[in-house]
Amino acid sequence: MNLYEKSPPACECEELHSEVIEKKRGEMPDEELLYDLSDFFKIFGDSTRMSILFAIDGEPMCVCDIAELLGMTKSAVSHQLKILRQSDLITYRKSGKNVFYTLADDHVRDIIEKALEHIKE
Amino acid sequence: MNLYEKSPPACECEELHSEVIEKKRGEMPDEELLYDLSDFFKIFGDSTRMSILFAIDGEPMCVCDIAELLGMTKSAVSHQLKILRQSDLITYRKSGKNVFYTLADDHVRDIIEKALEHIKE
DNA sequence: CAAACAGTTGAACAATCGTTCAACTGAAAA
DNA sequence: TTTTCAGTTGAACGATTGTTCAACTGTTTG
Repeated sequence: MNLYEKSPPACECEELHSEVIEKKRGEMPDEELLYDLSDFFKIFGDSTRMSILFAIDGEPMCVCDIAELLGMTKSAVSHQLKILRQSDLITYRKSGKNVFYTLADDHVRDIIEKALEHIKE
Repeated sequence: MNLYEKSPPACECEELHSEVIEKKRGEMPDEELLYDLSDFFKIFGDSTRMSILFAIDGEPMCVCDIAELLGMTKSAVSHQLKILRQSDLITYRKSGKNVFYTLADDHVRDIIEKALEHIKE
């Protein structure tokens, strides 16, 4: 299924600006890229995950400590850590019974910084 | 309600690293900022909204044209445009029966650019 | 080896979210 | 003024998502 190849009737409009539509049609990114992009942002779109990212910034933290800091259960934290792990936003290091998590790289900080710029206006 | 002021028991752990927890507790951002941040990213976390942002980048488009381009109903597009409007990500200009939407500023492009950097790795 | 504990996992539930549908508003054309 | 059409809106529905709960893995300690 392709969103842009004028598939279904969908819009019953009289198509006032078909030149614009055709021009834009050629400029739209691949559908897969749109999914990748929105999936990426979806990770940041939850306040729990956002607080975990802030928590493990700088110094690594184990699951129990994160749970205690945020007032959550280990299970809930672990579920969210899994999502963050699968998105390559965080890394972990096992040490005995503990697992220490921290930010994967500076990308996360950069992106949050950009968002803060927009919010503070 | 404050997430960080060691409110409920929540985590039944033996608190191995309470020094770390106390240190982080002092460094965590306001709860409200976390909500603002995650709410902001939530906007980008939907492929429909993402495709609308790409569509109205550069040249303004009216609702019907966007609907036609993306193969959606006017109603669905309008609902999403409302969300984007309320987040100050887009602006609109009325012209007769049409309403033309476009990106509000360069922040949107900047943030998507940063996300692309991370994805392409 | 057995007990204790950090962490993970899957199912179930409630809440949130996007789309559809139908009714509506308002501007332009007849 | 009446009709037409672009766009908006609220309610309802289905899908997705985050948390809870209970069971589980694996490492350490007794």
